[in-house]
Amino acid sequence: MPDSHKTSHDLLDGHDRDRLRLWLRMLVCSTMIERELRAGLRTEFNITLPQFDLLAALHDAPDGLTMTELSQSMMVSNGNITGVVERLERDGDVHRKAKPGDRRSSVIHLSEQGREKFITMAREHHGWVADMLGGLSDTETGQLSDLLSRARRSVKHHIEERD
Amino acid sequence: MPDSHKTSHDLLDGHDRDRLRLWLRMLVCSTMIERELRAGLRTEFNITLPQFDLLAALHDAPDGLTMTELSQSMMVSNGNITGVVERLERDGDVHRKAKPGDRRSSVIHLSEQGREKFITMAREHHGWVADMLGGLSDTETGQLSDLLSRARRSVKHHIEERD
DNA sequence: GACAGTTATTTTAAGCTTAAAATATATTTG
DNA sequence: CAAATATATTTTAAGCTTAAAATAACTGTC
Repeated sequence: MPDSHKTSHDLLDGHDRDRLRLWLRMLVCSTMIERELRAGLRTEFNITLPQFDLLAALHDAPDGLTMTELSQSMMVSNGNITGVVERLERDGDVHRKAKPGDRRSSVIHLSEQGREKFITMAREHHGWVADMLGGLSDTETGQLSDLLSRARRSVKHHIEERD
Repeated sequence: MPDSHKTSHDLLDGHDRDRLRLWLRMLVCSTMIERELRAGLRTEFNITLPQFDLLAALHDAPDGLTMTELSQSMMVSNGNITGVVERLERDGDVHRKAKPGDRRSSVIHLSEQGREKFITMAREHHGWVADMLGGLSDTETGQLSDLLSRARRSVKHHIEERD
């Protein structure tokens, strides 16, 4: 049988194939959830998921965060944050304050409007997540959470070892 | 304690909080894997993940796929596919053929170059996935796969019910 | 205090993504 | 057959994403 009549999974032995299948399932699952959250935030609140995530990071940091701290917390590149903060500032949801003692940095804070908006949105957002995963029992939720934590450790370990 | 001193998780009851934590873990895990795959494909083969995914879809469909079939298979919008196919065609990895009997559609095929390139890349790609998840035992891999499948059903069910 | 190296942020170029509008072609229906 | 409707695709506008280059400001060290 020539390669062209195989599925790309057939290039693997059994164990690898199981792990590839696991990855594909994780991807499908998180893609579905993310798409739904994105759609909900857009239609209900006219906001994007990255903007919501940035507000969440600020909400959990009452003293504000610098651009670099934001980029680390959100696991995205530093150049990325610039644009997202710009749009949130334009909409009046965040403020930039000069950082005393370092003229390179500024500290980003939630505005009062942004804080109120976020609390309303977060309640809905968290509810959507709970509803989507509501078909899992408490036991299954715990097991899945635990296994994902192990998976994260495996991935992290492998990545750090290659450096 | 005012809302501003709470984390947004505190807006939830216990069960909802567990499911939110589950979602955050899934997101972190899939984001880490995806970033690593993206980086590998870029540095080793100078190709993007969406382009790789599109080649994979074509590889598993020897008779080619229309733009609409591609967009469904990849779970992205139809307008999206246009650009990805354009760039792959520019690089000589895919061809478009007129679809007999329907002048609106064209069918996208892998070129010979694209097919060879994909097989090489897929081997590496699948190996990276297996390595990253190699810290999980076979049993854990199976359990996680199974639980993700249940999670997918829960999400899908909830989404379809709201329509 | 000048120079070298480091850190914080923005800019740039390329590509991805979506929803909505626009085109073009097919199909159905009166 | 003509009009209405549906389908396949592309275009558009807005925003996200990255890596790499460019700025700007800080922190040594000589």
